[in-house]
Amino acid sequence: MSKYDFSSIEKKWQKFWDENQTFRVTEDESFPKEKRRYVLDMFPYPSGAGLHVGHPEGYTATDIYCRYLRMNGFNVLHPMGFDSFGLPAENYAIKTGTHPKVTTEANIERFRTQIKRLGFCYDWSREISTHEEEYYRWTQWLFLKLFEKGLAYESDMPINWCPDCKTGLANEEVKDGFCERCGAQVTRKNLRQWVLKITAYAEQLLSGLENLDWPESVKTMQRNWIGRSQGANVRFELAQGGGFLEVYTTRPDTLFGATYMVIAPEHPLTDALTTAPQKTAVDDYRKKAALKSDLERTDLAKDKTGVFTGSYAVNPVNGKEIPIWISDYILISYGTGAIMAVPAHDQRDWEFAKKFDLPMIQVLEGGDIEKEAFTEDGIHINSEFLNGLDKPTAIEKIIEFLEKKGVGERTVNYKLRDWIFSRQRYWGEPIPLIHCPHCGTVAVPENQLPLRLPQVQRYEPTGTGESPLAAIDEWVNTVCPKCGSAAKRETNTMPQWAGSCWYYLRYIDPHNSKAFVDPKKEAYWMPVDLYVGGAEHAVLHLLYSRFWHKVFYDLGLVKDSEPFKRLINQGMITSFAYQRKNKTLVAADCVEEIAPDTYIEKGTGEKLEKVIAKMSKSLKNVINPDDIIRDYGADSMRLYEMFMGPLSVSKPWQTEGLAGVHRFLERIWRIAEKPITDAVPTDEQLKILNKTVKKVKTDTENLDFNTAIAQMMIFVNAVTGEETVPRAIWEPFVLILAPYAPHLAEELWERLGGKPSVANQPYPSFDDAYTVDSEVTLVVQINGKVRSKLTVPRDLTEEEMKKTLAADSKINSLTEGKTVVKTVYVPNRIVNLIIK
RNA sequence: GCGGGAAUGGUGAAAUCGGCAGACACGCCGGAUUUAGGAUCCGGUACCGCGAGGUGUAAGGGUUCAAGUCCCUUUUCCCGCACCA
Repeated sequence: MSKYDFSSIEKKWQKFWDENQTFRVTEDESFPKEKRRYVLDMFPYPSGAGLHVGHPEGYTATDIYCRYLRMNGFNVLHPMGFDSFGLPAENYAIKTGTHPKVTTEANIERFRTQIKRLGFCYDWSREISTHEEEYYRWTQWLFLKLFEKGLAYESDMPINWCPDCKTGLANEEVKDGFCERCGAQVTRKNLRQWVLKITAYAEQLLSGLENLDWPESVKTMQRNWIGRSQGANVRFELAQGGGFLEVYTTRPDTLFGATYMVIAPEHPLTDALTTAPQKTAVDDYRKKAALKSDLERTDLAKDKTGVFTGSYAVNPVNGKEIPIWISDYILISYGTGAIMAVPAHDQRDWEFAKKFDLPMIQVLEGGDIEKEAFTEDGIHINSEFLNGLDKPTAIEKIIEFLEKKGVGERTVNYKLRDWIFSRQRYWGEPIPLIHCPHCGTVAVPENQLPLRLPQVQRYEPTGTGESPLAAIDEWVNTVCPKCGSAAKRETNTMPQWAGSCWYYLRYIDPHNSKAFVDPKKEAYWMPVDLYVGGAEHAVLHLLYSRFWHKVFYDLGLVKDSEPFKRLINQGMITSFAYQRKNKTLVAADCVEEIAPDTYIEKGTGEKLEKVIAKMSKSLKNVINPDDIIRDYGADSMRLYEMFMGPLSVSKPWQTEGLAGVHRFLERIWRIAEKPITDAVPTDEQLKILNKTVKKVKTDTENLDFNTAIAQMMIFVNAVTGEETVPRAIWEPFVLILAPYAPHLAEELWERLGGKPSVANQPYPSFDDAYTVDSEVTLVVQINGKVRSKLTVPRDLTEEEMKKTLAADSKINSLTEGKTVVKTVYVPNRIVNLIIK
């Protein structure tokens, strides 16, 4: 009896798939459109740490699904590649002087090896990496399409600046005021930037979400991020004359309650509005505001601050003059950077008014404005022609009034900001633009793409807001493609997200040197039918790539307005950690288990609580996939990650649980060692087989892999005691196992005399004659409590059921002397007798 | 504060429509086999109770013949956003 030698089995079949290009896919037109699928994984950033156990979770899920689809006659595009531009490689280069390309390509090599060890059915002939010239050539080309369409513009603006990464960041890359990547506190810095006009697509990005089969949470996050709001712009005439101060408000109906105005410290009218006696105070305030970090400025707990400009504006509805203040609770980046303050009905204005003793006018009935602002709906008062109206009606009426008077109009605002697209770093796509003193900004001609990243001596960011590329004179100095005069290259690079904005299109036609994708092939595969990846990209990659795709759509480059039809976020794989009383965590190697489930900290002896925590190097609870594959095999690893629980929830890793699925595979191996006979299977065997095929098929289709595996275990437990196994039940089982444990299944298929690959075999069918039992358990309840369980023929009529019950001594003894007042009968499930 | 999601044994979890709560595993207990077991096979394992039986899906209330599932209130946890006028 041979041992389940997973290690050599897995090597053997991985070699076979590679050499035979088993998973090579072409645009075979004989597959009708409904038999084509594009199943995509989020490609990894090839970090120096190697593959994490979180990667294989999503990859295994899509792999099982793709193998299943292939066996069911689908043509499936399932590619893999690498998102290979990015900061870690560059930071490593700064430390060691090794070129990022060298590090990155070594990491890619390692990632590819690790991924291949898991036996995924990727078509490796389509592999791409975003840092390769043949790839970023088209990233640059697509950027130029945006540029030509007027969607890329240069702007000198205060942006998020990470002092550690020494580069500007997009709003989406700032988390709670800290750099998403390195954790340093983000400051503001005025910098010349390339910005993409994502706001031009705000409405489309919002409405496009409607028809996407995406998790509600991701859609909601994108909706909130886009942040559409409806209101009105209102212009207040300056009392001093010479112009207007325009504000945005969602509550124009409260205009009669406006008792002062506030502008952001960065507002362009600040100087014009500041009167001589107020100048020192205003300048002081502005200086202080500029020094504050975003975190300090947006700290909700802090007191409102502000300063009076000395100027007044005229309320257009009643001619009253109201003072104009400056405060940093007004953001220059939203609306018009100025507001009308209605302290009676807005909590922030209320706090400001209380602090500076400004008047309040209540214009809605309700609440107690002495205690807090009343922000709900109500009947308008003190509002002349709005009196007696509710909020929606009053809003309509006041907008009509403002528009007629020409001092305001209905306005829609978005929180979404344009996308700051340049990075002052080396390891990214050079922005293919040239600054000419005569012609302005000129695109690098298409035939000069790719604009290659030049070699540099130092990767160190300058920190002055210039990229390391700026130091290479021979690269920077060039000639204008239009007029031929001396000109300078743009030295900023693109952000990490650029390459991932369109990689799913390149997989379709990865070696095309004439176009970024052949439109025929694009039409064949797109859109992506299923996209699986982590939730962390909800407002980053997933928003950016939708934006680019919509631009491509408008340019006629692609045929769909959305790239990803269905999205699933895999849950995070967590681990356990040990927690002290004060909620701090202890690294795993400092913990001792003194009794089952009782843990103490070595040294201090403090009792610790076992809790679920993210895997982290510092907690020493990181699981390395290589170790797992070495000790248990890739099939065990795959199966365990799918068996842990539903794909989309986060689950803690337990190596003992993995031993369980490994035992399951060993049991399969031992069954295969028994004589496989041509005997006719028993009815019982046919029943369990057909039920298993049915359950595994539907569960796999629905991506419910955990319950599919449970069903396969039930099958194996049922046949494991047999001396011999009929081929007629074993062969179909091997086939349904194949998507889950492909290496073992190939081996068993070969032993059955099948021709490899098992991946090309048709999926087994099932016969409902065997999946439906002729006898069922009928639960008998009396007054809602289970009192008996009877085995009865299927689809028993109510008459027959009553006869059966009448013959049952237990039921009789319980109902004796009582009246059955009601009988609820659900055939094949339950009967409930209500007795008195 | 706003928005999204969740809460089921010692653990991971399962439970089409409202119809036997805890499938399948892990762990634990017992048995068989074995020189041995961290191997294998068989059995047990929600809780209370010797038992009949009772209780039980975060807490409380409701609808229903029947609720983990539907409705209301509350609590806790995770995630996202947050002075967005």
